[in-house]
Amino acid sequence: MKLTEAKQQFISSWGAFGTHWGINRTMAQIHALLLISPDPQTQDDIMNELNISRGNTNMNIRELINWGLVERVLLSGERKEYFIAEKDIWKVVKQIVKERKKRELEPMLQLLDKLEEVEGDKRDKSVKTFVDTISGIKKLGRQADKTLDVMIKAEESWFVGALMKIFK
Amino acid sequence: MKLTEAKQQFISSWGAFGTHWGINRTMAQIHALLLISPDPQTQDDIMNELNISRGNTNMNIRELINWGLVERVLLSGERKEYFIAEKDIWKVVKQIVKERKKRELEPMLQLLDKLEEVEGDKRDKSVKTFVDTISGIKKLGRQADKTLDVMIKAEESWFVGALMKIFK
DNA sequence: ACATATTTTCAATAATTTTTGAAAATTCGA
DNA sequence: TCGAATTTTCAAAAATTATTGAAAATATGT
Repeated sequence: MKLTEAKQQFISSWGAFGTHWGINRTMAQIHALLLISPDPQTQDDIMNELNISRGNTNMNIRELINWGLVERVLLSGERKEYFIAEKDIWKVVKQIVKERKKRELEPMLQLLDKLEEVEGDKRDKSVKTFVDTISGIKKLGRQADKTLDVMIKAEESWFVGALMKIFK
Repeated sequence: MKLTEAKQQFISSWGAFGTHWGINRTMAQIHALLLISPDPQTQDDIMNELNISRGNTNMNIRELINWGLVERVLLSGERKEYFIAEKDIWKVVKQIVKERKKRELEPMLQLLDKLEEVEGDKRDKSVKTFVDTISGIKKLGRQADKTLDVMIKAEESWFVGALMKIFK
C-alpha cells in the first residue's frame, strides 16, 4: 500500500472509530492527521487535506486543544498559527482518560451519592432494587475512579509491567 | 428525594451518559429502567414508563438483547414477553467490554497491521512518522486487548483485589 | 382454522448534530 | 494608526440519526 492511501485509510478509520466513542468524526480526523504529520500544520493545511470548511476546522481544532490533545505552536517569522498533536500514545490515552473521568465519571458518582439516599423502606421491593442497583454501580464506579487516578500518574513502562505481572 | 423522582433522574442521567459513549439515549434509558425494576417488564410497561413509541421500544430492546444486556423471559400463563436486565454490574461491564472489544478494538488492530506495512523508505520523514505512530497505537492496542481478555474472565473479587494490590 | 393478541418492520417525519461560509473580530508588521 | 493577513463566530443549511405509527407478520389459545 502506498503512503498516501494508507494515510487516507487511517484518517478515515480513526474518524469512524471516534464516532463510536461520542467524538465527532471531524475532530477525530483532524487528530489523526496531526498524529501522522511530521511537521506542524496550519488551519489551511488541515482544511485542504480533509476537505472541510474553515469554520469547521477552527472549531474542532479548538476542541482538541480543550481536550489537551493538540497544541498551538508559533514558528518564528511566520504569521500563521501551526498545530501539533502529542505523539506519545500513552500520554494521549492518559489525557483522554483524565478528561472523561472529570467530565463524566465524577458527575455520575456525585449523582449516585444523592440517589442512594432515596426515602423509603428498604423492605419495599422497589426501594430495595433501586438502592441495590445504585449502590452496585457506585461501588464499581468508585473503584474505577481510584484505579484511573493511579493510571493517570503512571509511566507506561511501569503500567504495562505491572499489568503483565497480574495478568500472567 | 422520593423514589419516583429518583428513578426519573437515574433513567434520564443514564440516558445522557450513554450518548457520551456512542449509545443512543433510548437504549440506555430502557436499560436503566430494567436495571431498577424489581420485576420483568413488558414492552407496554416500558413504552408507557418512558413515553416512547412501540416501534422505538421494540428496536431498542432487540439491540439490548444483541448486546447481551437484556433477556426475554416468558411468564407461565402469560402471552406477552417480559424483559429483564442483568443486575450484577460487574457482569454488565464485562459484557460491554467484550462486545466493544470484538466490534471495535479487534477490527482496528487488524487495520493497523495492514497500515504498518506501508511501502516506502523509513528514512523518509513522512513514512517514518506514519509507521511510528501506527506502531505506537498498535502496541498499546495489543496490550489493551490482552488485558481485557483476562478481565473478561475475571471474577470481580479477584479483579478488584488484584488492582488494589498494584495500585497501592 | 380462525380470531385475537402480540411483535416486528419500515417508510415517513422529527429531532439533533454537524458543516458551511461570509461577516466580524483580532493580530501584527510597517 | 492603518491595512492586510489570519482567526473566530454564528445563523442558516445540510447531513445524520432517532422516532413514530400504522401495516404486516407472527404467535397463541380455542
